[in-house]
Amino acid sequence: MKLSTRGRYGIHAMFDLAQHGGEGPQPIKAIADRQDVPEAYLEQLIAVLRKAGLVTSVRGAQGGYQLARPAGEITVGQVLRTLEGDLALTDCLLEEDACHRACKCPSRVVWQKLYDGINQIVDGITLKDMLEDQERLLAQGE
Amino acid sequence: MKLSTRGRYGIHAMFDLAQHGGEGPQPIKAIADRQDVPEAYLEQLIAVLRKAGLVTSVRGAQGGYQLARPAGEITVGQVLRTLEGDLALTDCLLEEDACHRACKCPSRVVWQKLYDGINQIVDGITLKDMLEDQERLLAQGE
DNA sequence: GGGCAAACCGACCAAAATAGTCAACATTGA
DNA sequence: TCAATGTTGACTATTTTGGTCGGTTTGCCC
Repeated sequence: MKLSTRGRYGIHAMFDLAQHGGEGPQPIKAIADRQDVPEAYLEQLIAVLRKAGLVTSVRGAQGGYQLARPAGEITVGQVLRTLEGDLALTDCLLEEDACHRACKCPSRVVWQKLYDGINQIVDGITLKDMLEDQERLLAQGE
Repeated sequence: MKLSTRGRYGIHAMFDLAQHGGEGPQPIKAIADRQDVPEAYLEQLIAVLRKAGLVTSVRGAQGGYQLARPAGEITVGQVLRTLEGDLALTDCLLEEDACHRACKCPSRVVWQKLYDGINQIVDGITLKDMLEDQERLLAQGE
């Protein structure tokens, strides 16, 4: 029950873009170096984020990527769902009749509670919130 | 980011034992049949639950398994953590310095919030709660 | 006290998901 | 034009998952 690297790297990359907000398009290589993610792999992930409309790209020399919207309007939930798929911990919640038992089992109630809780948390955190966390952490560290 | 079958089967099995509380030890085969889980595999899982002290076994003919404590004192969280390991979505929260960045990154804050949220949910649900959910579901179905 | 039903144990295995790599091509700014 | 960058898709090694199988031990019941 671990988050895959896709989700983790994705959040790191998006946070990186938020940090370098006003500085023009950021090339993959720059993001990859700063966040310590394999460049070729990050490329894959960012392509998905672009198709989902979370980042925009600028092609050609001096090109790169930028957030498609202000950091305060992009949530962790949007990023994670884009890269990890629906955050349901079990298929029972998604597929039509994944459990042939007609899904009246009380286990389903448990999975549903988890699903709701997780989504509520990740949708409640924006990239801007993370920037503010960062400020706090830095201030604390001194 | 899915729960593995270990956790799901485990919850099903434990719920099954809760349902057959006063009826003496339940053999693996009976549980496996009722819950539609491969018998040989369930054996593995239940061995772990036994070692964790969540169920007790009776050996020999007419033997089987029982809950080690009343259903109201066993939480979904205990079962899931036993079979799935710690419910941290990322190693960053567990290992000493898993991220060489000294873990001051705001991503960690996100993972921590998820970790706390998930644990709070699963530790708040006992097998007894599930039995009651079952009652409600059955009553509703009619 | 012997047979049988069950728990118990450990090795083994196949398929799927994960985490990447790599090569080739497209686009565009300088 | 050329160099930097984005874009795409195919390929691969490793790990995790989801089991199976064979055998041993235990103890109730007849």
